[in-house]
Amino acid sequence: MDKLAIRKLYDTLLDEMGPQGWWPAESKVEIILGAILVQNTNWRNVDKSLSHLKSATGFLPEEILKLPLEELETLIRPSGFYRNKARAIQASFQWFDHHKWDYQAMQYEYGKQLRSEILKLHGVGFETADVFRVFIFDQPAFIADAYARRLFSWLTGNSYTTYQSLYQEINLPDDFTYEEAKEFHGLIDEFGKLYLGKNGQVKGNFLSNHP
DNA sequence: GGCCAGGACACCA
DNA sequence: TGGTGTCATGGC
Repeated sequence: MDKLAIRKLYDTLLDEMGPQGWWPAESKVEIILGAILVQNTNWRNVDKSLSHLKSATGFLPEEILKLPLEELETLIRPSGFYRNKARAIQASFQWFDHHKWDYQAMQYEYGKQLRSEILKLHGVGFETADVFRVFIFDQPAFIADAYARRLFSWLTGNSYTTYQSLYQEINLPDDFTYEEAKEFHGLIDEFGKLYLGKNGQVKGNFLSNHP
């Protein structure tokens, strides 16, 4: 899809569904945790883990960094893959802490290498890295998660089995702001939950409203 | 009871 | 480079 079509898709989703106000969190620290915990997991399970973390640490980075690995694993157990995710949380928090949580300075230091630096964190792959870019560093970027793959697979008829094949095809229009990139991700995921099944089938009545 | 949910990684050819 | 197995919990 070309950039004009991407813009049109964004406008259509926004018109139809209204602003989603993603990411569902009250702070960037909470977003970092949620982005890792939600990997291949239902958000309902993430909520339980976040709730545990909040009571244990108040989402204070120094408190989270203080947690022994085993205790961290116990707190996030409900969201699954807790060993991998505990390591990913520690790696990410150590990285941000090393940079004193100065997101601006980190962008200035790494520049165009920011994404590849994020990808060095153990347990942080393409999708979580792009969530960081959009929701932590306020950069306009496209996040090719499972719902995005389903949506574009449905729209184009291609089967986007991998992240890369979709990423090569999707480039946000140059005038896309980071606010719009956040909104786009929220719209795609909420749309996907409502209308797109795993095997490519379309649920609900969206199609009848939008032939 | 099987299937699924907003991935990442090690290992293999 | 691309395919496959593994990691794990909780809701439906």
